Amino acid sequence: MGRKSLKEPRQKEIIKAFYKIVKKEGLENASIQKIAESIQINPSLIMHYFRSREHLVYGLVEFILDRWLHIFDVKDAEDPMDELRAVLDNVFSKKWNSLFDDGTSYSLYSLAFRNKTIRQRYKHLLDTLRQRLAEMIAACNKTKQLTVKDPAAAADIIFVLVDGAYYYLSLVDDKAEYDLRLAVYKQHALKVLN
Amino acid sequence: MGRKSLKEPRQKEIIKAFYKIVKKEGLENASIQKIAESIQINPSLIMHYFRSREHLVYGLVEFILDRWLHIFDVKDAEDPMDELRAVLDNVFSKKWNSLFDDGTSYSLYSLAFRNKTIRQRYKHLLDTLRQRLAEMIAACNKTKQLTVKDPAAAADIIFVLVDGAYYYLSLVDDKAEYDLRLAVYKQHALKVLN
DNA sequence: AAATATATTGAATGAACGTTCAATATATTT
DNA sequence: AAATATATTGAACGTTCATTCAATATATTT
Repeated sequence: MGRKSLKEPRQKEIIKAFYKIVKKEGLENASIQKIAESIQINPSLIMHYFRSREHLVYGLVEFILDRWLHIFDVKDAEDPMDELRAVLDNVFSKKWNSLFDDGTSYSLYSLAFRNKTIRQRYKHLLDTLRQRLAEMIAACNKTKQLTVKDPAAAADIIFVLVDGAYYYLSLVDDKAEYDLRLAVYKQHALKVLN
Repeated sequence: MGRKSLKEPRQKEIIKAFYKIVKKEGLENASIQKIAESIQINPSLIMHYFRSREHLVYGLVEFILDRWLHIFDVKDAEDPMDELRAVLDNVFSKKWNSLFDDGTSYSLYSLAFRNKTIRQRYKHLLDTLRQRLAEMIAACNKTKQLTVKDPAAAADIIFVLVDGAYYYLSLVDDKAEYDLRLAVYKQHALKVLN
């Protein structure tokens, strides 16, 4: 009995508004009041759906971490090598920048060092990413299209390259230089597979 | 005439206190008042030496960025190869963790995406690091101890590996696993030089 | 229509924030 | 000792913050 719960859609709406403000003004300047104002609701409503600002941040972390998994969103192909190539294309491409705001990413990541919950979430995600890539490499081994001795180690190095690549690239303004470097880093990642 | 300026030592003292609080409580929770309290001075004194909190943050950025250059602090050797090895030892070693607090590093880095001054400082530093490493590699080429075709590209990749390595490693709690992975990443960096 | 669970508002709280300004203290020079 | 530049304090400012609580509104069920 009683009114239907709007919890899920409202929470998502609030988190998206939160994210928008974090992108523009930074995590430390994204206040409950600003979020409420931006979607024209009462600040108390945010406290109603998230118990505290801390939990709101948890929501944003979940929202961002879920996006990482989108790099595995590729067409199902019969050839596992095609799928692997598509994933690497996703990782070393502009899709990245459309998925992630760099400032937000590093802000949230920095929280992992003072907050156990966030730390565990991040660790789990990074491990999941590596594991899924390793499985794809192993699948290519099975079809003899690749002969990678240690798929897990290879996947690990590739993600190290990815993380390191974007750390520097996020400061590169020149588009041509950006593309060139990204291509070089991708080449290096591919070399790991041979 | 008049009293001698204490500007430099006082500023450094304040920045160090700032850093200490940032490490423990996070950049967003490190307030002027807390800093002042921790070294038992008046908050106004901090405003006297830094015009605003913004400038205080700039000071911390400089402080942290300067530390990076310490990875090149190695014994002068006649053999350039020895020096290069020593630098790589520094980069892939525990020295890293004594120099940098990960949470602070990523917090400050995230500011680069909303603040042009900080962005330029970071870009300049990362380029300087790469350039200096490239010079060391070139020196080894000259003595025929190395035959790296493109020292700049090699230095770039090595730092990509470093940045990416610590991104993941900073979440690894198990000491043995940490050491093992670090060794693997170092091996990969060395491979770039052959 | 009465009951009820959830949605939403609005006012109020106290705490903490960065910043200001004038006043005082302390060195150093003339 | 007078002059002066810098160091340091202390009080006060208005603003913004997260959070609380009670009150009201709106669906949905019985």
